[in-house]
Amino acid sequence: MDGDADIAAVGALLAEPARASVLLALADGRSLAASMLAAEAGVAASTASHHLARLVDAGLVRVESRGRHRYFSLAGPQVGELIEAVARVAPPKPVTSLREGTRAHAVRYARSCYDHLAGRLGIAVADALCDDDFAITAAGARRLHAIGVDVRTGDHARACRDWTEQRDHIAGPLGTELLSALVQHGWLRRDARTRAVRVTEAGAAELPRRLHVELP
Amino acid sequence: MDGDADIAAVGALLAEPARASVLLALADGRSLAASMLAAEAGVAASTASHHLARLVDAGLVRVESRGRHRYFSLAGPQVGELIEAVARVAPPKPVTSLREGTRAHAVRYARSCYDHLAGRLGIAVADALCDDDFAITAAGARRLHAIGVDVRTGDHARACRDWTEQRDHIAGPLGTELLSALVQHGWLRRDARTRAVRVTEAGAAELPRRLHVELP
DNA sequence: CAGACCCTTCGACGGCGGTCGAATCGTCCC
DNA sequence: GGGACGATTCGACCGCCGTCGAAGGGTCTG
Repeated sequence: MDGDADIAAVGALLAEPARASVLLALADGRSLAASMLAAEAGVAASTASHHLARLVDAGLVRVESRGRHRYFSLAGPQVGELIEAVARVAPPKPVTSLREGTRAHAVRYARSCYDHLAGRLGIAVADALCDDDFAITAAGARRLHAIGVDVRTGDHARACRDWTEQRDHIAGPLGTELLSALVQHGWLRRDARTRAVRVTEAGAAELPRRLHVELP
Repeated sequence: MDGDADIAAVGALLAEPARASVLLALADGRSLAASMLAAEAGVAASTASHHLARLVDAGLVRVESRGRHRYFSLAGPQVGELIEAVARVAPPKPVTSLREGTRAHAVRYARSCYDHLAGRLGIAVADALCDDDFAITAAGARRLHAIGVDVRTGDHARACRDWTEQRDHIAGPLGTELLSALVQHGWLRRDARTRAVRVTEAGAAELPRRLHVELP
């Protein structure tokens, strides 16, 4: 067997409530700053920093410096699966209800990340509007104008990595404006309680037609 | 999300090397006595007892009293999957090789448990020879005699529960004698390094014919 | 260039939990 | 029934790790 796997080390990482909170906060694929995670876990910034360093050391969490912020996210799908496996065992209520299953699926399909669009849908939108350097294409800018989003050809969209898909999606101010526009047109609807985003019937028709988005 | 899952509690369970060793020892579905697990973990019997009580309390491990022994096993497939998920993250070597995959499959199909037969094959053998009360049927006793195993009709075989299949298989002295007889006839072959058991070509032909075992 | 902000490092404090040996209870074997 | 054996409970000791505040680098803003 694989008796050489140091499973206790991973357990110790999960054992501390503060670290567990951090991992749960990141479990849906978000990329959060250290101060956010400190607040989420209810500990001082120094404590959170200490924990985050350990999680990064262990390879469970990835960190990316962006200006004076440092954004943390899960290191890969395996880590997400780990958390799911733990959560499935954690409560005495072993029933992973069907509703939760579909909800998790919805979250994986499309979700908001801060205030922009992520998940497979977010990537599809980025593919439709940006070139390989994440600059807005001429056609993309034209189509965005048509739906009321002001952007110039060649502008570089801020990229935000999505660990569930290992791809980038559009973040930053443009991402914010884009998501709110799509919601305003009635093409997307944000779930009130989770970060899931659903494509409406109108959206299923208009997103491919108006923005050339290939719905996944 | 399911933010109410106490993932830290599960982590604390895995965090202690002694408990981790116990879980790894049970990971292949075996049912082991407390003293065995104490030796496996390298701690005193009292310490092991303490840990096992906690694991049972948390619902990760199931215990079954049999005489003056108490046999521990994983509480269900979910726990096995948990351990697999943790082990997958634990080492920096993330490659779950194909070889391990097939080996795990072999172990699930048929394996030895102490010195008797377990896994799906073990259950198939039990089905062929025992009635619902785990007593040897007349036909079963006749066929066992024919291959040199001495047993009387109506004798109760000792049952041993298999968490991967949620069924019982034949343990005890009869289980021991049976496995060694099957190996001696060249119908089964035990892997030297793991607990996997393989059905030989002769076994594939003779087990159904001589013992009326329906090979799974 | 000064100030605010984000994050990390450092040192000291405090508490929880693992560990063992001895004693006890229950079961099996002669 | 006596003795051996397996397992658990109890009490005491010890060590590790999370926690915080203060201080120090690094970065953006006016």
